[in-house]
Amino acid sequence: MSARFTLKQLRYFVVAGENSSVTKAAELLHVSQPSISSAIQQLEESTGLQLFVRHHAQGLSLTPQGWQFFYKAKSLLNEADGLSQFAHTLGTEISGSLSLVGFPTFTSLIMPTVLKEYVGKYPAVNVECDEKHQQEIIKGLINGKYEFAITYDMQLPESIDFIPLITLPPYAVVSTDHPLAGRSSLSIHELAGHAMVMLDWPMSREYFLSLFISQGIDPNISYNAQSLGMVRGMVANGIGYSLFNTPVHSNVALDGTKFLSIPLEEDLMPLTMGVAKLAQSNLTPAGSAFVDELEHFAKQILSPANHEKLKKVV
Amino acid sequence: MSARFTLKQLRYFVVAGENSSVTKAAELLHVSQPSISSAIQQLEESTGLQLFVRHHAQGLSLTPQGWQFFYKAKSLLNEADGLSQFAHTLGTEISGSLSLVGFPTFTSLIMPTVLKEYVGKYPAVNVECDEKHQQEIIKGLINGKYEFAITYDMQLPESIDFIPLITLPPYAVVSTDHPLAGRSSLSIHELAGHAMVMLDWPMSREYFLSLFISQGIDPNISYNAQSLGMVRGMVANGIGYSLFNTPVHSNVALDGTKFLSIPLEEDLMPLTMGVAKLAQSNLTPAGSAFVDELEHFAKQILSPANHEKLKKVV
DNA sequence: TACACTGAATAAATTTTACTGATTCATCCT
DNA sequence: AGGATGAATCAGTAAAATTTATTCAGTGTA
Repeated sequence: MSARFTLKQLRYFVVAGENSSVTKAAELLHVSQPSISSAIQQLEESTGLQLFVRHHAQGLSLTPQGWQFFYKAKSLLNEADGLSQFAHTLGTEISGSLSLVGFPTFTSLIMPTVLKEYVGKYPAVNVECDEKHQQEIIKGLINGKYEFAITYDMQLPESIDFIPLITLPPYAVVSTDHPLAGRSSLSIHELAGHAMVMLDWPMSREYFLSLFISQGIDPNISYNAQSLGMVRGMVANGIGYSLFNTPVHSNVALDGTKFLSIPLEEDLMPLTMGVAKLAQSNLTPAGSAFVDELEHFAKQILSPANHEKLKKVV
Repeated sequence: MSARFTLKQLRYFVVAGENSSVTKAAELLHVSQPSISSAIQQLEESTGLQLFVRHHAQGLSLTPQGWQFFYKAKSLLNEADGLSQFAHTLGTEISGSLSLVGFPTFTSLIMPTVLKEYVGKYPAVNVECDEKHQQEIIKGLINGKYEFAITYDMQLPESIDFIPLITLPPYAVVSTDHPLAGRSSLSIHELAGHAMVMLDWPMSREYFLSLFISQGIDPNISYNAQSLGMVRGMVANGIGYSLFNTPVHSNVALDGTKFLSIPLEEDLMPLTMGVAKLAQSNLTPAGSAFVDELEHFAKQILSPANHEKLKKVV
């Protein structure tokens, strides 16, 4: 069941009611007097109510039922204006809600920092952030669940734009008592001989494998881990080495055991992290501001001052 | 600032959004596909938002901002339907609010009884009842403040219809120690010689004076009282007799002193109490039901069984 | 009582808007 | 590649909204 009247009719009616005059309403609304007249008649027709009593030569006045309808009509008009306002705000101001998604490895790494900064600057925005794997991210972008994603530039279809933020080369992690533990750098060829713990995630697996393939070798996978925490635990406990990509700020596994990060000697394909969004869709002001924040964050991380810090961590 | 969109555009948009399809929406709404298409474009134009992402050959989906607008648009449509529903209910069911007014003398006399019956039968109606003098009653009817009035058929303009309910002849009231106290009936000519307490209300004063004038005599007014309570007190304390018109169920003044009611011998012009409403305006179902209740009440009062009771009181 | 005035309703003409059917266009799916 | 899908576009038409001019019922004043 849908409403049989239009917002315009309601507006004409309300102004006429407020002024007890069709002519006055016509002036205020910059339309002709018959326009108001007919809008009121149509409303009376569609509601089945007698809204006005006509006083010849001295305007008209609302009937008791007219008054009841009047107040509710006015309130509906207010809400319509509110929606109009909301749309305008959404398109011009940093407010509303912002729905994001990130690839798990570094969402939990960078979001806390960036989010804290962002909500401090723009408290009017309600940010929601999911962690999903690449396929889910792409789906979410396409069906409009997320405004943009923070992820790697891999497997993205044509329809998705990618704005690079930071490029991350792979590096090895080993336990403190691993045979290669003392080394300040490693060749991937050396690693291939040892047992490896593989992060068994859709995109990650393919990427790390491709690093070996690019060198014409195969890794010796001893364990397929389903989570980052498992990889860290397995590595720290000496089950095997692993390859990481995202800077890790703590070299301690969940069970307290430690592991070491060692750079690789070869110039292996790095992964580029950045912002992915639908090519067709424009960012909201809120989304745009968030991307700015991310770019600022990336620049900071890549500054000379932080370069050392980053290296040390890696 | 007024909304730049129409309810129809919102409806088309919402259905398209719910189905992620313009074509599907067109089918559901029984309009052509281009109608939906253009409504969406107009909405995007007027809000300045990109509401949908178009997927070639596989429909479209809402953008994150589209979703935000969607929920609010849907809620506005619900409220519009609610208003539509409300108007329909107001015109067909006994509900909503009912605003009445009555002439003071008997509003407090009959309303408690009738109102109790009415709210018991129709709890969905919110009844408000004022007490006003005739001029205010007429104004209130004309400007739509009251749906109808319970008053006398006096000074009513052409534009107001009157439905008679009960006809009330005047009678005298005197203190228990008044010279005329023992009498079972009186002539108005006898009264004219004594001091009279006049209820100094706009319409009442003119009516009671007219009774004397119709007999070619003048009353001897010793006091002009501004309220019914004062009249009763003055009469009971012997300041003078007075004339009443409405049946009084208690012959005790506020200060505890008593007075007597005595019928008049002449056939003086009675006042007719009834329902007054604007000729042009129709009663709501709620108002109509109230008038029915009043008519029922009047019939009951005039029934043979209650006739004696009424007489005794008068 | 007449006569100008007020203000809503009506009529007719016009412009504006909404809607449709046919077509195009870009993309997906075999 | 080729058929299918589904939104956008276009041109024509139907339907509304709006306007100017007029009518009509009543008010208020001389």
